[in-house]
Amino acid sequence: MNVRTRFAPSPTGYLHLGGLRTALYTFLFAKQNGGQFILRIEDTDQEREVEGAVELIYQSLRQAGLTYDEGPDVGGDYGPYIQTQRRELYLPYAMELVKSGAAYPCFCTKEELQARRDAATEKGEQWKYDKHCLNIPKEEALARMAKGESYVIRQNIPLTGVASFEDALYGHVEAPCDTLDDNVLIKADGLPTYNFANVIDDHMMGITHVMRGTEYLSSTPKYNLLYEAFGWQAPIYIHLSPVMKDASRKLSKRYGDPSFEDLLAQGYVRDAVINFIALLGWSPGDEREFFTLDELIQAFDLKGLSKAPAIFNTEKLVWFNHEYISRMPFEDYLAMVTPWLDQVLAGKQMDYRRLAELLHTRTEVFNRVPDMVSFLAQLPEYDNAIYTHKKMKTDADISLKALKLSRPVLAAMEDFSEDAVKEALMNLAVQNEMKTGQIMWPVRIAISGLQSTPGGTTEIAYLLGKEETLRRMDFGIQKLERSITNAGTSNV
RNA sequence: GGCUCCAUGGUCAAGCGGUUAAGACGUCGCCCUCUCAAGGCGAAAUCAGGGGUCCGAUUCCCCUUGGAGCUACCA
Repeated sequence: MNVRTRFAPSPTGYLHLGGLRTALYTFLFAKQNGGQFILRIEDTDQEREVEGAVELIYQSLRQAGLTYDEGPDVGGDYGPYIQTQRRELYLPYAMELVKSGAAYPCFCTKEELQARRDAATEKGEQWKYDKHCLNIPKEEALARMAKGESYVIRQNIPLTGVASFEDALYGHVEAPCDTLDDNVLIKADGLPTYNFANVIDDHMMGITHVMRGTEYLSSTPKYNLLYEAFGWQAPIYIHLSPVMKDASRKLSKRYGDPSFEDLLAQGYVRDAVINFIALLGWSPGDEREFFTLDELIQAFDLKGLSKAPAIFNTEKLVWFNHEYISRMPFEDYLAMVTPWLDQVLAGKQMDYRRLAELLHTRTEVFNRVPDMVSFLAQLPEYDNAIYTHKKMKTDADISLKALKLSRPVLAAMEDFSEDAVKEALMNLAVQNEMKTGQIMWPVRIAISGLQSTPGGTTEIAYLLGKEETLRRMDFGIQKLERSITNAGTSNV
């Protein structure tokens, strides 16, 4: 069988992570089977359409590496791939159903329906379309349509029996017909609803496997009724559980949950996001967890799909991102980190290459880089308390001593390289019978103002350069002297 | 409310009648170390509850509970 799958988003905004995952799985399945992956735009709800959203979808899929074989902007033999451009295709099919009795025109206005719905709700009853217009003789109905009266076409769901389908993941799913509503197939504006368009288009486009979210699970039995009415073979269905933000909330645009684009902008790398997303709701069955897109195509298997919703866990994404960043070639890293360094270091004289070396394995997400290096641009305000460190065996007095000893040594150096600085400070410790840390820690605090920094004392000293290093040490010495003096007087 | 679906640690999850119930993230120790990170070693932590079926249930069935989806001229 030539497998054909499709990703069919509505252009209502950016592509969110759940949508991206659906697209990914759909793509993987098609590619694994040597089939086609198709993009179709479902824009039949004109009111919800967001301008520019279609382009955003193209862009996201491209950035994600999910290239589609057919679609609005790449063409194909089954076009058009935008539903509004197919609008005239649907009515004839609907009329075919009207003819056979599987559907019927309805002239009830929205207001009338609302009134009846409200009345039912008031009585505490559940409302479902009452088949009011099914009673209109077909000739009369056709005549009213021809006259130009506004109408919709509804699916005629049987009053009894059950509708069902087989899902590749969920198995047999069925629903009693009497709980199903006579859905609108063709709206008053002539456009089809999703309920109808998905069936017509999937059939016309030769889609063999439909992968989509579980929000369609309970309405798919109805779609199968349509396939049966047409005498068409229904595709194989694979419904996908949703991606959740937490236990009870789906990831959604509405609450500002990040889109794929947002994540990239924040400094997550593409492959890490894809890798992470792939494993959210799918397991390869073995212990591998790093996959390229090609490896995913090989490894993907419907059997590994999870039926339960998966919670989007940022910590794991961060971990993946860190791993991907650490593993990327240094030159690539340097190129990627440079704009983030520029945010706080632009204009400074700074060895970006050396700084990037220090940052490379410490970068979890690029947007955290500016905060990590801003101390190089400007010495942060700090409390003398951080000079005291139990493991380093330092306190204010020792720190002051260390700074005073180090200052002239560093000042006298011509070669201010890391190695030279390191050797000088280590020797100083030995000569004064101090622990290495008793020199290193105070100096690093003085020149960084931070308890933890990317790189140690010598790297920071080198990056700052001799002049700035000495200036910060002088400041540190004064700061320490002041507080020690104050402490002394107040104790007397 | 009705209908549909789901349920293994905090999170992602393996498991598919007999296991010491994998692994990963995270958390917590220890080691390494001029800080942090990385790295090494180790630890705590899961079968929602109750009934069945069976020699034997995490695994099969039912109920309860919890969660999600649908219930639009939205998708």
